[in-house]
Amino acid sequence: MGTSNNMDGSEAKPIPGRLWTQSFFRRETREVALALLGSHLVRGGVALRITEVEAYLPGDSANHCHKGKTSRNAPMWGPPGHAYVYLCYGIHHLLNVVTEPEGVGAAVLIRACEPVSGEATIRARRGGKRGPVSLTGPGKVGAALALDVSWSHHDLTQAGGLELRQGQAPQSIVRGPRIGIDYAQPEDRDSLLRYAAGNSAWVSHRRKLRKGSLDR
DNA sequence: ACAAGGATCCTCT
DNA sequence: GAGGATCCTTGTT
Repeated sequence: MGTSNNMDGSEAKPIPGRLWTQSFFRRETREVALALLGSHLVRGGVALRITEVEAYLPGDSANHCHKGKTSRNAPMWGPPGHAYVYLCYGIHHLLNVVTEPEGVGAAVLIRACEPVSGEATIRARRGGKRGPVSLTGPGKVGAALALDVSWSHHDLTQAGGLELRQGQAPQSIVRGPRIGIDYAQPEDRDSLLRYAAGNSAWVSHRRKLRKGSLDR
């Protein structure tokens, strides 16, 4: 309280930088998840700064790959740096970034973003909803970028289409349990694999987040 | 060919 | 805090 934050517009907005290369994503998934905070998703005139992510690890019972390879989760087993987009609850398109070497089924779910540019376009894509533009939740991120399942397999390291660009890392990071995975084993359900920028207002389920050292 | 359930969001109370 | 929307993916018959 008392200090300006990036919710009231008093801070200069960051500018999307260079594209990440594939080696950035060919690492342990938690490392990639942490490093993605502050990076930018860019599609045309819309740019979003990533503020919240979740890691889905190999051997993790919350991971869509837990029961093996299917046509839906195939991108997760493919080259790192590609997109895995799927339809959730028949309504929402959720964006994941594939991690680890090819042959390993793992990814990072993008849960929340701060709008950097293209707010008029974002507002229009949300279907004319009133109120402030809010991208706190993975379904809202997918809607802001106008994603659908045809973007699954898309290479995020290539210019054009949907891109993932470098940005400024947050000053602090908080973590908590992942959201909406009650079907998972207790140890996976409770593991602290959700990461968020500690100084950002653009975060979902803030109540469940906490400070603490990050397991690496 | 069928049935179940889901990495969510919005609108109520 | 609770419940409905809405339809694809998956595993089973």
